[in-house]
Amino acid sequence: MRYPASETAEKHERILGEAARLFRERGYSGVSVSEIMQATGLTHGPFYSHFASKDALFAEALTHLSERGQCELERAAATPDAMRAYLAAYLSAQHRDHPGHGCLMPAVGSEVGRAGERQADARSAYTRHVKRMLAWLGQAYPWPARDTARRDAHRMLASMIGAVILARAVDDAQLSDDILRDVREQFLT
Amino acid sequence: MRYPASETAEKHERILGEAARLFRERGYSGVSVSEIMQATGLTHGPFYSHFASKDALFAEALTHLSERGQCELERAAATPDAMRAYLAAYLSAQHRDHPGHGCLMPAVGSEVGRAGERQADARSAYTRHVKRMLAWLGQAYPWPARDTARRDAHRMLASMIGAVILARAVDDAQLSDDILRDVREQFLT
DNA sequence: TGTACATCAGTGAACGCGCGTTCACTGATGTAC
DNA sequence: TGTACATCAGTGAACGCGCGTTCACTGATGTAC
Repeated sequence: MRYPASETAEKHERILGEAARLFRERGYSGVSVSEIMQATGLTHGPFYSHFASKDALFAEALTHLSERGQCELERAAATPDAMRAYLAAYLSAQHRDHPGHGCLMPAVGSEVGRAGERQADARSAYTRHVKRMLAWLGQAYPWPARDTARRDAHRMLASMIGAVILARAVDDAQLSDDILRDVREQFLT
Repeated sequence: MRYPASETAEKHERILGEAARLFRERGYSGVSVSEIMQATGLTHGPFYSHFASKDALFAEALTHLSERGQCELERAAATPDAMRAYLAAYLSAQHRDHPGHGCLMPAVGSEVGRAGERQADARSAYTRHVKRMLAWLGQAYPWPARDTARRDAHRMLASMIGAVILARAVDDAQLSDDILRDVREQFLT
């Protein structure tokens, strides 16, 4: 049956939101279209009246996440204290333990790195997000020197992503905490 | 038919080697048992007379890689120059572009982080490798201060892994090169 | 040393399963008159 | 304003496919006598 046009856009948004969460929690190939649709309370059939393919959804979900995240960052004042709070949250046990509500870069970075031709849009959405984050870090972070901010942002982002991936991967809780703490203190002291 | 016992061990080794290469190239879930067996020149049937399951193979492949890699590292003299050469190679375009012959940590880190109960052995093999690398970096790298070597090794490893994952993920060749170069120069100047 | 036989890595077809995707159909909504 | 009908997001069964895994069978190898 036909449904109110107002609901259609809202459902589209809900699919995107659930997909973004699930992809970060379990990776692109770790989540099925059926699971995503089930999470939104629908059957899997109508997926293709919202998205062209699972690959297309991946790209849209990354774009969606990136844009929503960016808005939130810009809403928060970019004071030195706010920047340091962001970094501390990024390198926290909370972020490590809840990838579904965390940063997309460590969550799907490896998979995006292996993306084939059909996932070119996802890769480009990921790249746009990386550039956005680098620009934001470069501008807003209280770097010791302004003219090396770009270089320092590259180093900081690599550290952040590597630390979160390592902290999630090892099965030694002490080591995991130590890695997060040591990288956190590298930037916050 | 029955095959010479000498060949059996050699085939086991060959399966492990191909699995280790393919898992690093395409990730654990991106490679099928059939593909691995095909790469060793066998049909997929006899896989289960060599390994209990795909999960078990994953754990063995990580252990195999870790131990072989460690031997190679220890064979090379741990002089400051050799350490710097290792780091330069790790953060090179060559390493970025050939994950199948590169480090396992950035290649399968995210997947190991999502490993379930059935992949506990793989996670523990990954953790052993991380600890081995951290111990080696902490001891052998020419740190400015000896008493902060462990902390510095944590930071360096996070940077290395994050840089390689980022460099592989972005579709902008310039940005990819820049990230590798900036992280490389952080440690080599 | 020669013979009889148990072993077991290999073969290749088959298993059930879940995947991404398609499709005939439904029926309330929105539109044309 | 009321009626007739086209629209299309939803349903749910089905598609072909490749997955991890199993299994009956093969036959040269290694062993027992």
